[in-house]
Amino acid sequence: MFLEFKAEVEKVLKQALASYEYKDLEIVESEHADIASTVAFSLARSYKRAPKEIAEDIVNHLPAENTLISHAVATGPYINFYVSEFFLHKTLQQIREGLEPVEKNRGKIIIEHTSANADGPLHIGHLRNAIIGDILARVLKRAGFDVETQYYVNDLGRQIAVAVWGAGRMAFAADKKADHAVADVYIAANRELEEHSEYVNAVEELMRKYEAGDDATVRRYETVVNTCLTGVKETLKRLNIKHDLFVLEGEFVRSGAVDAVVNELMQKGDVKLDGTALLLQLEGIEKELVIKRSDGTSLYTTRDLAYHRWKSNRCDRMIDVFGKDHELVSQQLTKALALLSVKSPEYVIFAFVSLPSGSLSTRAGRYISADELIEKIEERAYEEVEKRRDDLDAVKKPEIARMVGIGALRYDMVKVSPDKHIVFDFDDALDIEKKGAPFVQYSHARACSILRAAAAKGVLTDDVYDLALLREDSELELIKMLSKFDYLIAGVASDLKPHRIAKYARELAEYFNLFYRYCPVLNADEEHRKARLALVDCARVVLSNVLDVLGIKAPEEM
RNA sequence: GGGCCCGUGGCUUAGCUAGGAUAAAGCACCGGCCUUCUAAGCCGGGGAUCGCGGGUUCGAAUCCCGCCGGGUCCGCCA
Repeated sequence: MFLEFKAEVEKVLKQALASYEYKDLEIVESEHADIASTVAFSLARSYKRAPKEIAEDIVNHLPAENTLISHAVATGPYINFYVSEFFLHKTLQQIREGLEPVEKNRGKIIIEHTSANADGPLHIGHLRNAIIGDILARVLKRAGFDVETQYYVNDLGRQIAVAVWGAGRMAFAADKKADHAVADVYIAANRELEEHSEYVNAVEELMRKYEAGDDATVRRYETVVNTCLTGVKETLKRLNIKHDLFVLEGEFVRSGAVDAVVNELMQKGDVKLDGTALLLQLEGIEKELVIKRSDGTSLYTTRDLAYHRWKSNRCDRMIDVFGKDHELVSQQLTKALALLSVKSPEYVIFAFVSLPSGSLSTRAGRYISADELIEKIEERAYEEVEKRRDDLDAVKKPEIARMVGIGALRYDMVKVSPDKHIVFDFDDALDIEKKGAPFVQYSHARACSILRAAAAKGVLTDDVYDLALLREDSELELIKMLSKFDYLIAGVASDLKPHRIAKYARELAEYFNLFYRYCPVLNADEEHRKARLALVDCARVVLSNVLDVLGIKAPEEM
């Protein structure tokens, strides 16, 4: 609803500024008003008048009657706008009718995220990728896009060849989760290769045979990749993350799509021969990009070109969630795709997660697996539930612990800007009390609790109510906060900054808690009770929606 | 060496793209609030030369230049 308020402010401000020349309306969010404009400052310069005077003049030229705006005031040089009663009313009404996207059918977006190598379990670094990607997918869906999520499976890299080679020498441990069993073999194989360089040839032969499509080799690869992915999918499921499609790199080599890309680049790009290898010179990038190895096999970047060309034909926009290490690659990708007349993907690049002891590495066995973290955080959450809610039964306790644990984990990973490097601290990650997610979940549970008690008393929440009775600051502020949900979704859908959702969720919960503290609902007189119950219901709906966007479950009690 | 990113109370961060009103939160610390809808909550308090130095501007955490500290990339790896 806030989007519509802002649109109206823009409209009337433009009218009031008809006699002025201005570049921008300079509409800003402000703590002194529901929305404000600072345009008087810049007009002051060109018109050589005091900003205060100009602000007053503009306010005098605003239309007297508006729908969503109650009034506007010039406070010194600032022009402050305030929402109307009708705005508050419409906000609650819209929420009760269901939070539908303002715009629909905005086109198809394919978002690629996670895409961890199939050589072991997901670790905490992959988690950041997966959670950012998953939340963006949820935001874009709500913003009215048709979204498909893809996991790009690297089955052609040297890493996988090493794992396949290792699997030929030792079996996967049967008593371990599949992806962990693959990691054990992969780590052991790496160690062996370091000690015995004569085995390296065997690995390279596997790579050549796989690309050539040798049946027996393909089957060996498939076993390793599928084994690992089975485990990875289990982990993702626990985190409430689902991919619509798993796409194997190898398919693009065997279908001839990679060769087609190489041939086309030879015609359209600045390609030169270095021995038998092919190098592509890209504009603005000093280093040439190798598009074909001397031995004729393909490289990651070339396969990625074929993958993106394929994707581009299936959607209107492509979004790739990448770690910071892929930044140069993404620039090369964009430039090479331009040569092929393929639209560029949009990149969401996040800085790394490292351990206090240094960077993460599956090969060196230096990582914390997502499974281990999930396990421990759910245990911690369970202890917390036991401590606080001993009255709950044996089914509910672990259920709530799972919601709280996973919620805390997801919230933690998304709350900081993707630009920020994270040094992972296990103790800190497990400190449930400090987390943002339980705070938001708790507010939701409180709202549900009031509604349950009301239902038990036979008070219906869809009773007709008089909005004019909601006059307390905490009530008005809460409604305004609720109105900003659509504004937030629209904003994040365009700037792709998912941490803003986490911030909003926390603030919304805070406003609800204040309302809860200052405005008794069930013990209020009948008319106030009806109006406040409607507000509680709206708060519950938005809290549950914002949690859903974060991929966090909203418990009805905790 | 070059490119990109980060540097905000003791700790973790928001704000920076489009410069504006006393720099905003959480954690930690100190002090209050459970006979009223869940205290995973609420209220109050102390604590910041926004890395450093210049510049632009009526106005800079925000824009520009330089420096310092951290991260990351610069593979016929992925």
